[in-house]
Amino acid sequence: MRDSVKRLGSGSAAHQGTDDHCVDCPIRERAICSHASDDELERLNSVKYYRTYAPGQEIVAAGEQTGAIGSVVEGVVSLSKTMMDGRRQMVGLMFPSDFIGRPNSPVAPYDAVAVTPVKLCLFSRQQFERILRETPSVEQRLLEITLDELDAARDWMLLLGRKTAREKIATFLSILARRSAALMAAPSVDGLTFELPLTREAISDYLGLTIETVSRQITALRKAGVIEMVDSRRVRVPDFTRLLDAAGEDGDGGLID
Amino acid sequence: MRDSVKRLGSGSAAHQGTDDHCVDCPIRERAICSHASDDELERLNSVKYYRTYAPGQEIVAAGEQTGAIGSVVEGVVSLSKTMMDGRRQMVGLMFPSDFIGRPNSPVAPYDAVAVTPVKLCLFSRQQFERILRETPSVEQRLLEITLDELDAARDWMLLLGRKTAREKIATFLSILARRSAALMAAPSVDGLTFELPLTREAISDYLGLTIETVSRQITALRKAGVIEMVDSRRVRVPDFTRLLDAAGEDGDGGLID
DNA sequence: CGATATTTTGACCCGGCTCAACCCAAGTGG
DNA sequence: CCACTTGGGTTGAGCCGGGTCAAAATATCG
Repeated sequence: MRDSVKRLGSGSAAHQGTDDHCVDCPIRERAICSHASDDELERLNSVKYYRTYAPGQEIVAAGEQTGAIGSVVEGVVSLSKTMMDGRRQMVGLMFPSDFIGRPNSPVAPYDAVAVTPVKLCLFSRQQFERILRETPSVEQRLLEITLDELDAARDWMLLLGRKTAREKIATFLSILARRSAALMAAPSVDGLTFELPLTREAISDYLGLTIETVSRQITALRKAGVIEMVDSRRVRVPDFTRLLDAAGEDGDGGLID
Repeated sequence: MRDSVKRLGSGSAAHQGTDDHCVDCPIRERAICSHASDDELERLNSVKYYRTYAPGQEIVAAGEQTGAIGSVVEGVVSLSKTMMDGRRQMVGLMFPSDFIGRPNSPVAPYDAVAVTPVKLCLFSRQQFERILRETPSVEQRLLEITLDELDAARDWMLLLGRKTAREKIATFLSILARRSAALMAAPSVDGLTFELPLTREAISDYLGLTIETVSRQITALRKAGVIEMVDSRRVRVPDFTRLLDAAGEDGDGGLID
């Protein structure tokens, strides 16, 4: 089953340097390089390379040795764990500027799969580890990113352990809504429309539900008027407050930051 | 309700330097200081201070500003999130050498509570942030620790999202069993006895269950012969493999490292 | 336009939650 | 010393949210 998926090497690789320079990178301001000086950036630039992946394509498999680590430049990547009997849980959803792979540990603890067309900015592990040691600004930024990731994982633990199916769906939608609102010029949080980057199956893996329950609860939120579906992949949120309410979050403080 | 708990300031504080020197610290080899040179250690030593907490005592509350961060030296600390309606999920269980508090972010995202008598090794946030910037070995180690924490959180996400009540209990027990075995001289993983540091209620918060289900599943594992209870807080594991099996983990690779 | 995913809907069932009682050990005070 | 309280733990009865199984309805794609 694992072999049916295209593997790492088949991503189309680009040679170093021929792609865009870091200075023009869309994630320049938020990724591990965001605190880097010009000199440091130049060094990163000279050893980085890009690789792209098609939707559904496996990037690394759990337990596998990986020689490269790096940042998501474009697209969405899922990280997930699978039990022997096939039960699967997504443990992270990585967006542009998020970092994939663990320094100082060559074996990947989970599967990474492209869920949309993906472009990664990669470094060989060895080179990256040297850069980490010699470039405090990169290490600092990586620490911040990792701490953010940890906070997100812990929020997700609350969702997985204690929220109802409907709250899970509403929380998931509210996160996507907020993310898409943040990327837009006018932060008109009302009447917001955005796209679901995941299939129902991937959503169920993320939320610890079954695909049927995901479908039913989306329908229920739609019938309750909390969301509108322009098609099965596009969602409109007429009133963000109502969505947050359905998500079981408190309306002002707490998880809104 | 929050005020009924004794607060941070009431932990008994010790003045700097009068306590044990870092060199004799029980977590010297695993905490943030484990890579520090003698000079660096001396610097840490001069600004650290200890504080102790009684079981059940709150260390920090979610949403609260904290001026200090540091490591667990002795005891067990729980980190948990609570929803408006009182549903609670533990998001971390911190043992000696684990690090509590987030640099560069003064507001705590979750409650931290001592579950046993606890001793923390603390630094003022400002001082610690300066040390971080100026002491790469500490920052490096903190990054490693945070990455470990992230991996643990993701393992927990699989448990919360996909495991049955019985598997959750068995997983929890196997983690405690392994931890206690690791601390012992002879790693005789069979016939191992260890103590539950948590009440049934705390266990249910950790596993995303109710206290009744925790009790029932412990009974079920006992009746199935997977574990023996010497009293309600002491567990004996006659065959570790059977426990792992009940936990739904694969018997050799995977989570055993 | 078939053919193969993906999504939705329906009927049924069961694991874990709820509510409630009970047990037991450790105080506490008269 | 005994009555009473208190906090943790166990056990039982019943219910319901979400899983399972099955099939229909809709995309998506050679």
